[in-house]
Amino acid sequence: MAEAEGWESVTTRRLAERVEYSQPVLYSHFKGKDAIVAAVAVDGMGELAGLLREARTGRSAPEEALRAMAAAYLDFARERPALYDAMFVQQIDVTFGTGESPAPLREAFGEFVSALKPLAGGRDVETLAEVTWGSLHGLATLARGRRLRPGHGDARLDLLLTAIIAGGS
Amino acid sequence: MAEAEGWESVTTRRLAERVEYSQPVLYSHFKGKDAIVAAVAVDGMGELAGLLREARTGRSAPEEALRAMAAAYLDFARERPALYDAMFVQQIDVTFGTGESPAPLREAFGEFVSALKPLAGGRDVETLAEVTWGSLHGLATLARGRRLRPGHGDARLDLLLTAIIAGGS
DNA sequence: TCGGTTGGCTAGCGATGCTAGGATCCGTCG
DNA sequence: CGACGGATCCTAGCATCGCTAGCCAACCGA
Repeated sequence: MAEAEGWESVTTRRLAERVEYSQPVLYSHFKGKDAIVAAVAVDGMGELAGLLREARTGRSAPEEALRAMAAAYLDFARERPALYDAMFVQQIDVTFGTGESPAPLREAFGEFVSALKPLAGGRDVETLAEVTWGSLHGLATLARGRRLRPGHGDARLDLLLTAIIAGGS
Repeated sequence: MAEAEGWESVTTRRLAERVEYSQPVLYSHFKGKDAIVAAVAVDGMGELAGLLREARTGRSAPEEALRAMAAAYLDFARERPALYDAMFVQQIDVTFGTGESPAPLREAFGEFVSALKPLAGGRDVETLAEVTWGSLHGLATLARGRRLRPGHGDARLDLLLTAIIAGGS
């Protein structure tokens, strides 16, 4: 529903109608609308982790694996904008960063770490993974908001990854 | 008001009370609440452009200029989260990317281009500027949402910029 | 003096997230 | 067998949101 018409048109009333229950039933299963969005977000993180793993393990050369994984990440953000929004843009009452992150997110982050480990050089892998993920996230969100030149997505991705790989030597 | 309590508590009623007029008066000056936010956003873009220019022109060495500018960008995002949100996260009815972007935003983007021109090597400067800006944007928003390890901001920035600079040779 | 314009107001509409309180079912126990 | 108690679900409604209709008073040129 969010994917089709945006989160702003996902109301608790429409949601209740969709599942063929009345509105208050939602509140006996979730604390509020935010909790529903958070549940969808965690679900999406699992899906993203799977896509990243698939893209990464499909290639043997480390550089190719990273490029495939990064492309898969941007594809996911482009094709599932509402889901991506719930996961990484909207304010969610899910804890991050420290150890209490949702497991699927840690898994997705682990894919970045795995892909970057052979390319890290002397760099700290976790920091490198955060930077790579953050950079992709920025490109994804700015592109979605039409704040970047359309049609140059591939050039941007290539430039970014070339720099990240070159930074290790 | 947004900076103090977040955009969700900025209502047209409170806004009207603050300016000591009644609610409908707002709608004779702005098309709607979105237009008010957009006006604030454009204002912020001008401020950001000034900060970037100041940081960039304060250093002579190209690499130092870029580092100072990037740090200024992240400082701005950290210290003015609501303003930054209006500018780059919330959906705004301002056109971007093509020539019709608001002038202050083009100016801010021009600061990136100017700082990166001496460091581009053979790379396309506009693409490089988009990637740099996008990467900083991603790190800023993820850090603000507590989705990155706290305390490692400097390490991330250093790693990113080192990579971007190294990618030109 | 008068009529139009301007600029402000009160009141209210539809929709939102969320909650209070009552009804209905169903297994359990006296 | 029949009353009780806990689920489970509903209708109705609250406060608040962005936004608008319609009115009123002051001003200003003819």
